[in-house]
Amino acid sequence: MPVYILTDGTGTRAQIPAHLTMISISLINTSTDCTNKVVKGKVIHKGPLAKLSLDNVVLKTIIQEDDASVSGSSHNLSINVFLFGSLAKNFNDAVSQGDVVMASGFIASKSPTAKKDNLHPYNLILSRDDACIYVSKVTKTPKYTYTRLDNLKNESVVNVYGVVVFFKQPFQTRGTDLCSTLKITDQSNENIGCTIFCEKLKDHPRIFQIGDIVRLHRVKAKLFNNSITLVSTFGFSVVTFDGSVGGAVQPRTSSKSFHFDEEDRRTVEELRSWATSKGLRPLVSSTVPLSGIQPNVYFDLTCQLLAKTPIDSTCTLLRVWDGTRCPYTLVEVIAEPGITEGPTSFSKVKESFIANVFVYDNHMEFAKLLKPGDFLRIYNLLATPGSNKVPGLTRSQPVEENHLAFHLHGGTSFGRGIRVLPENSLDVQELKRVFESFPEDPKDELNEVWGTPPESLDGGTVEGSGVFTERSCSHQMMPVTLSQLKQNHPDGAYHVRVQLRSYEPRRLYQSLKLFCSKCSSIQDIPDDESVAGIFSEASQHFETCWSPKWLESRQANLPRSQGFPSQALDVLPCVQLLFQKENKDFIFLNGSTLEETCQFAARVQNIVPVTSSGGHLNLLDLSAPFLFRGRKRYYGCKQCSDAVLRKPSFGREEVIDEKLLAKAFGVQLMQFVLLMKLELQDTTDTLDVFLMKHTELFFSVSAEEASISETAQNRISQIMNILCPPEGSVGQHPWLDLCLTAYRPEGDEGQNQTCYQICNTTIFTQSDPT
DNA sequence: GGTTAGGCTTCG
Repeated sequence: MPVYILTDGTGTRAQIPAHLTMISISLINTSTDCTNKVVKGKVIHKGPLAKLSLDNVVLKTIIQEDDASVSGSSHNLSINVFLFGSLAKNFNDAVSQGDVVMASGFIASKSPTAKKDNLHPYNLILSRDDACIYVSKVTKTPKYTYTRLDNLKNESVVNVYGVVVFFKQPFQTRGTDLCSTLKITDQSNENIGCTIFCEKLKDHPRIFQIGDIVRLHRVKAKLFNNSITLVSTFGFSVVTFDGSVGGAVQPRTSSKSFHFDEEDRRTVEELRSWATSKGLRPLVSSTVPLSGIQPNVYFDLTCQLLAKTPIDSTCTLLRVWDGTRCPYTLVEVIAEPGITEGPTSFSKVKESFIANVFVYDNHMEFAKLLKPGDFLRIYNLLATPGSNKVPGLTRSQPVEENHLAFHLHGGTSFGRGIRVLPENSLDVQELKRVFESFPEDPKDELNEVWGTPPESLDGGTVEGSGVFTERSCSHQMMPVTLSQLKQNHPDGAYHVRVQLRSYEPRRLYQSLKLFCSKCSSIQDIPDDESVAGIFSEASQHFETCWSPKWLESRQANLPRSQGFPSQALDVLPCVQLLFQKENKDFIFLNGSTLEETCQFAARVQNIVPVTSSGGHLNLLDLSAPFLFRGRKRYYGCKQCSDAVLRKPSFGREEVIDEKLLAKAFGVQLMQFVLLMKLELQDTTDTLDVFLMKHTELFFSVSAEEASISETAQNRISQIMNILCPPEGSVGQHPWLDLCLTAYRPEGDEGQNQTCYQICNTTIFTQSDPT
């Protein structure tokens, strides 16, 4: 008494034994010869397994014949079926409501409940040994097939997948519907325009950016202007997916039931990686925060609507913010209380973050549907100076010609339009996070100060905070947000607009390092204590020794500290220099302490400390400076130097300096560098970056100067104090325009880690001459 | 099972 599962899922009789003949349920009665007969019906009810005795169970089910499958009588198509014993158990396990079953080996018996249940007057009893059930498992939705975009035949209705390379948000047509225009592509590299007509917005594709992936069902291929286009047709539906590789495959659709299986997931993921490898997804989205906008450059804005005011018959004002402040002065607008949705005034601080967006013509219809609090993406927005060109209610301002207003002009060119973003989108969550941490107290004096808009508009970056930056790179790029940067991080240059959150080391001397340009090693500058140790070790071994002919030995009898014999110091000028009367410029010093060397250094321009061992003069260990020039000390790289005391040769006109001497003694000179790690933030994310190659440009201070000059050190400390004051919240830190370079550190194969450096950027303070 | 639009910047 088995239950067979049929594999083709269609419920045809191809898989049941040939000796069985199909009989319509409507023809069942007690006089029917049920031998070798089979009935077919859909399970419309499946009762529980009920115990009859210790070793027998019964299960009642109702099956209904599809009247289209049988010609003739159309009544009594639903019949009670009673299954016994193991057949009942197997049926219970294997069959679900909705499955189509075929039954054989039954007998018919009069139904005592026919009047009550209004079903077939007979029941089917399956208790015999030859009783058998064949099950066609229900396939819930039909399987869709998808046509590649290079395989579209004119006038055919197809289903397709594609990567969006162009899109317009739905706009009202002259007809009854809204229209979405998009262009999609797939691995065939065909670009296919799609036109989608639907009356309701919710039925349109939910595309937010280039690179999103759409699945269109029931679109018709039509030839237009010699190109195949796709147009929505009866029963059209669409599902949209984000296009980022590795992200969750989350279908965006309004339909409550739609087919989506493992194969769909795979298709989406394949399109994602294909599109990414083809560079179809823009590395940097066209979305720009208010802090990064540039006048007269079109951009997309992700923001929250705060208030809405009708201006005139062609224009509506949307007051929006995204938690960043636009560096340019914006037009002021008085919102009339009576006609405004949302607040008509905000704290002075918040006001300084608000952009006034004028929305014209066809977009007003959409604006009508918006509510304060909505999160929006406004596509193809333009900021233009000149408040005299702003319609309606602008307040007179002293320098209003330069003040920016945002315009969403009429028309739908370049995808111009507005879209409400769903609450669960990442962009909205980021905005919410920023708004939550936003200082709300309007009496916060500091905020008032930072809220003061800058007065200048001349191209560069300006802030009211006492510092501003200038980029010296030649890149013409829109700034990106840190989250965009982190999502797409190929090597290269980027512009960002950020605040400094923290930095290390906090003490300047810890950021001063020695760098070997040959082996790229970076090391700390030895502290005075360890250098003094090397000198005192060397001076204790002092012996007057044979010196080469090119040196003249002159014993110096200085009063010595620390109980050293007073004669134990050898000043060794070069003979050549003695004759040139330039002996003050360069001496070797044998047996001196660090302290004495520094005293000499105040009077002699170049001092190379030496030590004597085995009757020979040698350079000191390279852990100590190999040269003193005034207050500056120069070090050699231990790894890359092959240091030997040799006779240096001086050209007559040659200046004796660290480079010449390093070369003469085979010392690989180390450079002073300033190395800092800065934690940046904007409204979207934080990012650790290094200040390394261009630190000197950044501070306008040389690292070598910083190693000795208090003025240079103070400048760096002052700048860091302005960028990241020890007191106050990070939100009050000044905004900086920076050029960053992203790169993979050498020797980091396989780690796939990206590092960032600040490059081509200089900080100016208000006291700097400009 | 029908019309609309059929990318390629407003002009305020």
